[in-house]
This record gives sequence, C-alpha cells and structure tokens, in this order.
Amino acid sequence: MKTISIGEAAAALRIPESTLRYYEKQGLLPLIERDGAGRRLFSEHQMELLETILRLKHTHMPIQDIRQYIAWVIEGESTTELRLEMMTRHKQTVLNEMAVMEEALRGIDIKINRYTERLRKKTEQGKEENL
Amino acid sequence: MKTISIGEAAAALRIPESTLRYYEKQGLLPLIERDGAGRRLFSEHQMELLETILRLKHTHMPIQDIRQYIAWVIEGESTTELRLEMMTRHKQTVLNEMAVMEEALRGIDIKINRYTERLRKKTEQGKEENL
DNA sequence: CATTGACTTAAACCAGGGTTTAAGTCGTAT
DNA sequence: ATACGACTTAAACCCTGGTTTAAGTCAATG
Repeated sequence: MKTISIGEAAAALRIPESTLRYYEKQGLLPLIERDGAGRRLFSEHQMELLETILRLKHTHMPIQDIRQYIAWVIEGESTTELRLEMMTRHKQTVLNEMAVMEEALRGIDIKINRYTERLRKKTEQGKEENL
Repeated sequence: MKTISIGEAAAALRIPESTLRYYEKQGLLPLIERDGAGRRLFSEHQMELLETILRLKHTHMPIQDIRQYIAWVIEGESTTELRLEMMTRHKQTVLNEMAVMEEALRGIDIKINRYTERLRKKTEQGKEENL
C-alpha cells in the first residue's frame, strides 16, 4: 500500500502538520500506521477519510461529533444507520446555518445599497457644483 | 425617547444579557445611555444597531472588525466610503464561505445517498429471505 | 562522520467569544 | 421595613480549536 508522510499529507490538504497531529490526538485519525522510526504513514484510504473530516469541519461540525462519526466508520457497516442519521441531521443543521447567513446577507446588502446610493448622490452634488 | 432595559433587549434579541454586557465592554455599543441608577437604557436606535451587529456576527465577522464598523457609524457620513468598502469585502468573504459549505455539503450528500442505498439493499435482502 | 531536514513527543501557550461568580445597589410590592 | 427581582461591576473562569516550543530521533548527503 502506497503511503505518504505527514508533510506530504499536510501539503496535499493545505493544512499545517500540527493540525494533523492534533486531529490524531483528538481521535479523528485512529488508524494511522507508523514506519519503523515512528513516523506516521498516510494511506490513500486515510486521505479519503481526512477529506471527509475536512468536509465536516468546513460545515462546522464539532470535533466531538466527528470523533463519533469516525468511530462508527471504523466499527463497520453495522453502524450505517447511525451514520446516516447523523449525516442527515448534520445536513439540516448546515442548511439552517446557511439560511441564517443568507438572511443576514440580505440585511448587509441593504446597507451596501444605501451606502452606494449615498455616495452616488454626493458625486451628483459635486457635478452640480461644477455647472 | 422610549427605551428598554437590558433584560428586555436581551429577550427581544434572544441572546443572554451577559452577551450584551460583553459587547458593550468590547466597544460594540458605545452610545448606551444609563438611567439615574446606572442601568443601561436601550433605545430603538440602539436596537437597530444591535440587529446590524447580530447580522455581522451571523456572518462570522470578528468582533474587532465589528468594532471598527461601529466606530465608523458613530463617526458619521464622512465614513460612508470606508463602510461601503468593508461591507463589500465582507459580503465577498461570506459568499466564499458559503461556497465552501455548499461544496462540502455535496460530499456529505454523497455519503447520505450511499448509506441510504446500503440500508435499502439490506432491507431488500431481508425481503428475499422471507420468500 | 557530521550535518541537515523531516520527523517525533509532551506540554505550554494562544485567541476568540463568551459565561459565571461574588458582592453590592435599587425600586417596588407586601 | 423587608424581601424580591432586576439590575450593576470586576474578575475569574471556560470551551473550542488549534499553534508553538523544547528536546530529541533518524535517514540521507557531503
């Protein structure tokens, strides 16, 4: 099985090595192998799992929940239903969060329009003064 | 001018009073009045400003930046251009963040579909066994 | 064979964003 | 008058999610 070092994994994922070590300590990477010298070896499978972890992070899932999810993945297919339930719930949480953001963004857009308009008027006024 | 207490303001905004005190200490509410006994009085104007602050928080703007924004609001119309620039930048940041979330959500959806399919197959298998 | 670069660990440190606590002051209802 | 609820403060505390530091190991290179 082809494996890569922590430095290569970090570069591939564009995150610091320290974060990968931290994630392992937090139980998010429970099946990382080591070489004879104790160095971590990231397999293709690990990298895929890490991409999933990053997706969950990008959608603001707490580390505690990600740890539970990973534990279920490792436990095997008997946990499919639990994982499905968790992901479905999480999806809804994310959709809610995005709805909140969109709503806030509408208010921000109103401000942008107001400021834009205000500046436009000031510019117009400047023109008039030059008539 | 009609004003409300911190308790009423907190209830209206559905956030703890402690958060409002914290925001004031952080310089987000620089023009809160007090009554004779030193109690905060929230005016309608304050509440509107607070709603703006909450919109910025909902879109993950750091307190430091919100403080700057509020300072510009108080400074007056001479800062319109700065505010416009800040809000425009912020909007783009939020859109980027939402795009990251959406992309991650697509990966999560794939998992949901896989798990759903896996469970469906198990159910089918169960049916066959009952033939 | 010494140096360099990539790696290891445990532990300390940090930032952001609040929340909680302790001790005290009012206004009002009984 | 006293007790209650809503308020005040400063300071301490907390959690999350990392990052940094110090001291050391190992493999390959000059």
